[in-house]
Amino acid sequence: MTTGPTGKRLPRAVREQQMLDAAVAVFSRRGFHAAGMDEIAEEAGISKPMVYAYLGTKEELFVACLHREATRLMEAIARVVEPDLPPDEQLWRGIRAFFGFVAGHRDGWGVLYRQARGQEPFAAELAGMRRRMIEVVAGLLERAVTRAADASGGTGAKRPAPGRDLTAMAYALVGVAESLADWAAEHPDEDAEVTAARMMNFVWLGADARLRGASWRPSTCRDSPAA
Amino acid sequence: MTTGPTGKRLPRAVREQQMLDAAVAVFSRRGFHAAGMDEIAEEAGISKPMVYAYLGTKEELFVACLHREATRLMEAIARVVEPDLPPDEQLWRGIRAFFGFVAGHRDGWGVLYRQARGQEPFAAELAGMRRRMIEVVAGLLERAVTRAADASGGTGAKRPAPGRDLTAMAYALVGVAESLADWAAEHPDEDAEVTAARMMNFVWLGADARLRGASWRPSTCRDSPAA
DNA sequence: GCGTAACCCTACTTGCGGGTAGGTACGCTG
DNA sequence: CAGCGTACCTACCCGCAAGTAGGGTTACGC
Repeated sequence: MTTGPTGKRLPRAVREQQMLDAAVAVFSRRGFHAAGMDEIAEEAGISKPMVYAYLGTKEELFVACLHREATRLMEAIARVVEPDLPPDEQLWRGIRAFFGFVAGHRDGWGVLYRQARGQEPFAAELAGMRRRMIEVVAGLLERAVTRAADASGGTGAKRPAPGRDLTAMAYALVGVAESLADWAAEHPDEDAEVTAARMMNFVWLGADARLRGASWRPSTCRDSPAA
Repeated sequence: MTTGPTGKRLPRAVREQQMLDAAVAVFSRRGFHAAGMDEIAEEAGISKPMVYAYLGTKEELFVACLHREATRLMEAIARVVEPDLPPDEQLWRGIRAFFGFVAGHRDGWGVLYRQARGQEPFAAELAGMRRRMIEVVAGLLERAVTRAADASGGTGAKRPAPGRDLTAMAYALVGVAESLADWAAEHPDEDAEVTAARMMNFVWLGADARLRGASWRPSTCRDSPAA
């Protein structure tokens, strides 16, 4: 009775949201497989066939949850990033929005996202979202690199090339965000703002330097003590 | 018949390894839930009750797989990192070993690892491994920071403190590695060595600067256009 | 060569949970 | 107040895969 037994008849749109809320909660604490449709129905204060009538199959339901949460996340970020700001400012805002969202939607994130990777039916869906995210970040990086080039008369040395390098870097950035989201989940006392700052500190110093053409040298020896 | 129908009777230790190989393969391509014990048994060239006799329940079997692969990974890294080397060299070696392992054990990594997160029964097991990994990295960072302090007469400004900051950074590092492992999985043509170099470039420039006390300033405005 | 213990199989049971058939109550429109 | 559509329910089905019973066969020690 989490959503509360409204007792009364509700229009479809409302019930659907309630069901999604319930589903997110249950999937989150049980995992996709262990979650039961009955349990979800009960949590939504409704009975099973309703769920099937409105949201379809268990898989479809999960995808619906995933979709809703992902969209919300994207929007939360998009709402804050204005494309004319300097790259670091954009990144900073994006990151803040991200951790803010994650802090606010513990279960929405926690398991939906974690769950979806690897679980074949959903991997695709999730990968799409992730890809969009990464493309956005990669675009940001690209603008940052051209900007840096303009600023300091272009000695186009071994600055990262637009293609592979930047996408890889975008992956890395997203990876940092995801991992720090986990860290934040384990330390609920930490403020989202602080986590965001931590990430920015770690990430921007390196990214900025790298985008300007700096790099790390493999130092001395080529080691390889057997395989 | 992947492992090949040996036809003959084999000592327990051998069969167990064959079963684990088969299980890793099947779990990897189907996911935990969709994988069937029959299928695993068939892949191992053996029949189901054997699997139960030797490795127990499906869950236990999965944990066994996870455990074996994780141990191998840890060992592959530990084998290469010598604690007396300079921090960046250690990191570099560790990262190389990591991506090398992942490239070699595509399925061992791919799904076992991805699968385990979120799936309640295994989350704990996996979290343990991850934690050990992170502690190692955090330790590395800590030695790096004291080292940096010694080198440049300690103007102990706002260098990251031993506790929270470093652990968070370790999380970030591990996150980068995981995420780039995904990227590498999607681009099989990329050499592990190259991916490792990419990561090092991205990560060390930032980490090094940060460990020396550099930081990023929140720039100008405190934005927040509503929630 | 013979017992015994470890390997290994075919064939079954079982229960859980996704999915559905069919019927009831409520409210809105005329 | 007749009638209709939509929200909603109870009660059931049934397939699938995890897990097991019980029996056969090969190797190895003595």
